[in-house]
Amino acid sequence: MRDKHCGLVSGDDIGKVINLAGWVFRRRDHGGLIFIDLRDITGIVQVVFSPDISQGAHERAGDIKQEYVLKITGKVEKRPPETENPNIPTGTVEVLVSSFEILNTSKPLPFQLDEEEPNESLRLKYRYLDLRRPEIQKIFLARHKAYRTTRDYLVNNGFYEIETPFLTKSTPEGARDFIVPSRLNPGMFYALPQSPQLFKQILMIGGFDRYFQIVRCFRDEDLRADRQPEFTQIDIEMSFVDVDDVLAISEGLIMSLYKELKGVPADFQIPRMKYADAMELYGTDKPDLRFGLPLTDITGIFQETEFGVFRKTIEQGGIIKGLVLKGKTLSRKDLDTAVDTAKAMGAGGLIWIRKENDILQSPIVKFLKDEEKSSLSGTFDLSNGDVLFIVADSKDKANDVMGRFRLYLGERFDLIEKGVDRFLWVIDFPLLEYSEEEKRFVARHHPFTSPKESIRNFNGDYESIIARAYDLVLNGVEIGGGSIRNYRMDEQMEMFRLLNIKEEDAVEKFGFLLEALEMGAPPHGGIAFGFDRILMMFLGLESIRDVIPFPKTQKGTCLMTGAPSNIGQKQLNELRIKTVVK
RNA sequence: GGGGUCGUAGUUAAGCCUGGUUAUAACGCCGGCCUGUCACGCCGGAGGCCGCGAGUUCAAUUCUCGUCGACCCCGCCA
Repeated sequence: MRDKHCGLVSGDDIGKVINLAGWVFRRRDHGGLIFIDLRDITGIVQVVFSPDISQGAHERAGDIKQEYVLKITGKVEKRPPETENPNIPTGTVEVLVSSFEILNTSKPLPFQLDEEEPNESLRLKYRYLDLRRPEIQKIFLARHKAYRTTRDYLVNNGFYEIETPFLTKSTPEGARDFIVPSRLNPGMFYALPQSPQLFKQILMIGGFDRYFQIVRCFRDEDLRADRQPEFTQIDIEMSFVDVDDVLAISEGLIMSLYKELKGVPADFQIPRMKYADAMELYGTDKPDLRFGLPLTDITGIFQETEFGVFRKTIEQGGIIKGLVLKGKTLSRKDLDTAVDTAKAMGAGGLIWIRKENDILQSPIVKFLKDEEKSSLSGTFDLSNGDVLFIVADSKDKANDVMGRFRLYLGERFDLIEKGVDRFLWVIDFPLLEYSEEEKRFVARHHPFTSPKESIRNFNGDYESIIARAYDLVLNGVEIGGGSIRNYRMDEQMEMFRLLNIKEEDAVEKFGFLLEALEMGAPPHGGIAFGFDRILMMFLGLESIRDVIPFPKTQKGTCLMTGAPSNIGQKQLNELRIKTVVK
């Protein structure tokens, strides 16, 4: 049907008669002469309808409209001098049409492809039109390249690509499962995997040594700008490894992707930070290192304080944390807004202290002793104009609020370094965290994570157990995480014991894994990367929906297909399902 | 479950705060002219339940409440 793609017509074709096919992008009808930019996935080329070439073709070309699908036959010519278009790759040539065929017509589109983006719901409803836009196609070509880069890199490093089931078993820990009713087993349900976690461990026990999969995962949780109910992971598992081995392979993969997608050399080392340090310095387990503003624990300064708020906090075992904003001029309104912002983040209050004419100014300054004031000045090296922000609360709350308040200041006062990417490994996560809701310890990463030291060495102080778990963070966003797993039955059972999961429940839920651990399971560990998030970050996009061809809305619907939808009574009967919603 | 932003021709926006006239513009669409444009140009035209429903008012696109939808955030997301 065609000899070439539109965007690939070049000077080499001059003089040749070729067939092209594509969509009508723009038409410029001069009456006596009609120009059309013909578009396909590779780009656009100008085709010319002139009565000097074909009277008939020129006449019929008057009917051609935007987004018609054309097949044209014509001679490639060098453009006359002064009419070359340096803005497009094919701008030195044009195709003089001798004959053409309208392969399909098009109604006027609900939105223009070459203009300002219409609102997102319209784009999603007519996703096929949105996907025609060259800038959108660029994203999915990049996504395609990322699949290839991932496969090339991992295969070259001895990994085998193996598939795992989508129809699998519901696991109680972690995110809410999507469930699928089983017709053959009425009243029973499959669950879609939140990740192939157990299967990849089984594959290691199955002797495959190194596994990877670019795999869809499903989590029935609320959506966010960077969260979709189905998303893609680069899932990796390796045998006979420890933390450093997994991080090294991961760095290689991330660098390959960075290089491929950003087109810049990437051979930097990714720094590592312990979880405890991240919390202490940045109040979060995923610090954005594109700006400073570290938090400082100043509880020590106020041991003898007469200021009630601080004294009470300390008495109740809480902490006092501060951060200093330097070199910015803050109005009284800025300060008030800052206080409101911190309160909205859950702070009981936010105290600001400003140094002005070598004197500390603050609503609370009258409660502070001279030595407290000079300690603050010294600790934060306060100069005139600097503003110190302080929160006093429980340790977790103070860190959380100050961590988020730090991000607010970073954005509000434009402190974030532009055009740079700051990767960070956060390591040495706690194995457990206490769930107030469930009144028990839950796995911070997942229940199969191995502790750094045997759990038996800890007596009651379970929150201090360090896991061999790690997260990869980019500019304050988690883009991957994993751990070294328990590979011995006794260690895994210890873990379940800590999680207050009864042996019979553990057997009921994960019996196959526990059995497998008893039959020569090798030491193993792995990691999973959020493929969509990586693309979104590397391509500088705002939303995960931008890198997913057919994304869901925040309510989990697909505006193009109308999913989810009702199903007929017949289907419900087959599944033995009764619904209770009208 | 909670907090917030937005919803006006096919599209993108303005008007709304401070209620009242024919609801404005650009692009698109329709008709006409145009042989070197490339976001072609010029002339003319059509196109609106101002998301939906209540309320306040003599009068509501404008104010209030509710509702639906999209988006952002908190909770949630091992």
